[in-house]
Amino acid sequence: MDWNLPHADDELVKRRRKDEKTSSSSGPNPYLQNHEIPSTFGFSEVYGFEADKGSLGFMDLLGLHDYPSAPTGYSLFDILHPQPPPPPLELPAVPPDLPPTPVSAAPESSDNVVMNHHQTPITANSSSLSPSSNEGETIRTAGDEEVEGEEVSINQEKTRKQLGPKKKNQKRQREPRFAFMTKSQVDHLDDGYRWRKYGQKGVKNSPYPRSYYRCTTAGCGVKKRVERSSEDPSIVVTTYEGQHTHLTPTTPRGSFMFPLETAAYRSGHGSLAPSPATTPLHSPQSYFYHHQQQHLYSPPQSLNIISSASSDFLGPSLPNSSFNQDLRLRFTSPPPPASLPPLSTSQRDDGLLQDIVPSEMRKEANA
DNA sequence: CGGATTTGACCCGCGC
DNA sequence: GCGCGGGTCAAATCCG
Repeated sequence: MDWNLPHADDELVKRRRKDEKTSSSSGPNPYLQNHEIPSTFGFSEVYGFEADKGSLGFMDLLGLHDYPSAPTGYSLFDILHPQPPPPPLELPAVPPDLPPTPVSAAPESSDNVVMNHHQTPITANSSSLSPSSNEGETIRTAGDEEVEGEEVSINQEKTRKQLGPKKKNQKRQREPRFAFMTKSQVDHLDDGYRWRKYGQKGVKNSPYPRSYYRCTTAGCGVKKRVERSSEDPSIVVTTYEGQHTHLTPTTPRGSFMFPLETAAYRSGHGSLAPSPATTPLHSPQSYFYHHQQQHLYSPPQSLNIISSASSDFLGPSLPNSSFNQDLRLRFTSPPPPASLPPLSTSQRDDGLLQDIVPSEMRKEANA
């Protein structure tokens, strides 16, 4: 690797970086305005929920924290992807601690998009959900090739660059992805897991960069990308890729464990392992329409959810459940912050957003 | 001092 | 084949 350091400019660099950081926390940097977020002004308020003072996690905001913390908790993912029981030990990538408002259809059948129509920024460090998970060995399948590839490069002291192309003929397979939009000033939403940022790239046609994070837990290859909508900077698009193979490192206050099956995030591969104790109990299907086309879920007005999941991503509808009902209950009360019109595919190129979020939706979300 | 972040370079897939 | 853009790597740097 040719890393030519600007020796003479080190100081300048440092200064520059410091300045950037400084400004990011208080400056007008449109991309980094995640600080100073009124934790009290949150989703809860907006949607009429009783907010827990301080930082609230997604689940907290959902007002579901009093759900039984079953041995096997469930993440939003579970909710979104209720499916037939998969093999144990597969954890769903956990969504951020914000109410999801599903969105558009993802280009890749395995991509799910959820739009969080929520105005509130929550504290960046708000601990939130406790995803469901079961510790143990991970059973990976089909969609895990990418992870393998990474491990390969890691194990081999040399980088790919040095070694040359890997798996030439093997088209690199991506893990199923799940994306959702969140209206928040916080860029990196705390979902209870620990992430390490490993890259940042500018996004074509967008003034905002896209950040790449990887779960810091050893053996967990879950990644997530975070970027802001170029049209509406207040909207953060988070895309999860892969499944956690562990429990959340943090056991946030009010952590919420969905009594749902952990099948979540079982993507179209249907290969993702399910969690043990995961008996499909509830299904918020009514909140998440799935299909190949975009679906607009209008109902819980305060929480417009649109899922773009492919039919095989989301499992078949499961029997209604108290959970489901509860959700509905909680989400329907307050008036819709913004009603979302039927979605239609956008042709605009907005980087990742383009892939997962219809421009109209983005616009609306901004309303 | 160790973990997290930054950031330019490199790899790779895809469209033309 | 080439260029572009997304994604990843890893040394340097920051920070608690």
